Amino acid sequence: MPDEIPNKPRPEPLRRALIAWYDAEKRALPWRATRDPYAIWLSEVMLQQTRVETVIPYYARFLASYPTVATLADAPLDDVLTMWAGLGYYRRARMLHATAAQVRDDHAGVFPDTVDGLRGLHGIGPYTAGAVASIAFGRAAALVDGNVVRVLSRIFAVEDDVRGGAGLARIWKIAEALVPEEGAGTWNQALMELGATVCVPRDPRCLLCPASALCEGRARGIEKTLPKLAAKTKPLGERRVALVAQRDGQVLLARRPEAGRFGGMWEPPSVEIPGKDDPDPAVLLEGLSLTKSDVAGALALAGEVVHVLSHRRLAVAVYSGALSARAKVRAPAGYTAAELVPLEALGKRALTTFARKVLAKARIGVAT
DNA sequence: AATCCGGGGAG
DNA sequence: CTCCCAGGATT
Repeated sequence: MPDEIPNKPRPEPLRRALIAWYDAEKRALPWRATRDPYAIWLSEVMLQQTRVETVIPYYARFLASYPTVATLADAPLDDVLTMWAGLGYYRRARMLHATAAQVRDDHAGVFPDTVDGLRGLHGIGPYTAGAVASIAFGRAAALVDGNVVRVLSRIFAVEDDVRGGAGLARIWKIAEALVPEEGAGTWNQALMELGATVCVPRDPRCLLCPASALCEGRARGIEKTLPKLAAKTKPLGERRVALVAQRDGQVLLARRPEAGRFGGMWEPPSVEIPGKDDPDPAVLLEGLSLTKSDVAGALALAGEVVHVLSHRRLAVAVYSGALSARAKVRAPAGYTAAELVPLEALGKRALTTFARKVLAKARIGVAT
């Protein structure tokens, strides 16, 4: 039976090589200029499944508006979602807000400083707990993200499927065996930095890698075949019809339930089209619990929007029209609220990128 | 263990 | 077009 943890390379030379490289080559990222646990936690949540370049402007705006965990906890959720709009995975923003209140109410406003303590907070899983514990608090905690999976599977020539299960557990074991007692935060960031800038997914830049001489994957000539990742399932098609209804320079927006896709975000309301039916304005109104008298005149087909999510490919026929003067503004079926929003105020609303695409199809731009 | 949950950049 | 990104929650 093979060892669970490969014995090559040895930890000490690898740590020395990577940390020396990191000290010399690391990027100057905003969250590397602070040791405030709140700021580091915020950056780590924003960085979940999200690229560094995407996060940077959001991080700056967010910290400017909510400089402390207390200011975030006291803010209305809708404002937090507005600040998050466009970043995706909106549950992160809801949990961020909930955790801020949790820190205020259950932890006297002070972040837990251990992995176990951090794991008790909303939206903090194995990765984020290890990141905050090591980077903000100097704890000797390991972490595994997509970068670490790639770097360690190559350096230790791990040929298992590391998407999950035993293969991923093996990467965690290696990461835990490598974490130094002192400087764990620096070590973890060095590992991730290498994956982000040198040990990249396609065509790794081994000639620039401080660990190339120690890399077992490269020694075996299999570095480009790693990591081995089971294929993901393709997004399922979903057909919808959306309504962009205007009245007096305002547009009807509805708020989605907080659970599920786009939770808590605002959008022109839409309904799913079952089966292979054609997009139909009558089905649209009925699905939203509206009547013909809610609309002045006929609805016009403005076009189709295609928007791809992790597990769904949305194809939406967009109808535009005028909301009648006597139509009452109330939450359509499937939504929790509705409002008529002035067109010039759309930039200050919690709109998903999908919602912006639907509005754009009806020739409504969102000034930012 | 499988699914759900955004959006965008790179090749 | 495909892949994947400083993942976590839910079932």
